Amino acid sequence: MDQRQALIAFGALSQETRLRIVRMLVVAGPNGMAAGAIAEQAEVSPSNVSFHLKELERSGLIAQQRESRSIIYTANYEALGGLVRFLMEDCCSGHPEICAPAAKVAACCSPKMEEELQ
Amino acid sequence: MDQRQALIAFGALSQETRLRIVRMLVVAGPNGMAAGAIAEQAEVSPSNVSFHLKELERSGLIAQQRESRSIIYTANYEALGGLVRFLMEDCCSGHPEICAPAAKVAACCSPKMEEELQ
DNA sequence: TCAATCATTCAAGGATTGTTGAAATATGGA
DNA sequence: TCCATATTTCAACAATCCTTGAATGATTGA
Repeated sequence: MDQRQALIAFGALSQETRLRIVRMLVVAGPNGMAAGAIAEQAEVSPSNVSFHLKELERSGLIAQQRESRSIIYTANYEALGGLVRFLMEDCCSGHPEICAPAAKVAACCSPKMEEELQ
Repeated sequence: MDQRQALIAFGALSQETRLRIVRMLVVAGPNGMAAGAIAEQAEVSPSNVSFHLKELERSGLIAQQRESRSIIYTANYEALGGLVRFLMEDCCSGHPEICAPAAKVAACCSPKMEEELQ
């Protein structure tokens, strides 16, 4: 994730509807959700959800693929991880203490790490 | 860091000048930088830097304090860490694999953790 | 008090972003 | 082919954000 992409991704996440969509897609997992289902759950109009999905796709945080009549959107885990990493590297490079609290959260992904931080 | 603050913080970081300022302040450390010095290093006008500093302060990512004629700005490490955490918790809750790459970066803050991840 | 310095505020204008509803496109089944 | 479904695109308008330069406010030293 380079700075240009990070700027776009931060902008993408700075809008309430879009943040909600990303959260929904992360929870939905690899199967993703159809545009219509996203619109319904997010309680916005089809054309409005389309507008926001386009912006999210531009940011790289989500991806789309057609499946019959529906268009299925999925969270891009790699991009999301890349954004976390971008933010942490900025911070850690200057002052590691910023990352310390975040490290605790990261620990959930690595059982051995979790012991380490007790 | 609640969602409302996160939205504002993402918006704050989605602008090139502001992202540059945050990076400068993180590197500057606890001593911070005066508004004039920030303007000079970021190559923007005083009134423009003031506009962006205000937005960053509203987001909670930086703080100010007057020192004689200067106003000194410093990065708010806690808020930055909180934002990283917000992003990670969103991700991890759904799918831990997102955090795995970020965990590697987090490791820099904990030598023991670093071994663990070789 | 006066002038100099450092910074913010304000108003105006341009640029970008978000919302809406109508029209267009793509797909699959009758 | 014709229709229904799923979604996007478009144009218009509103709202927000960014930039600029001039005016204002705060602090210090002469």
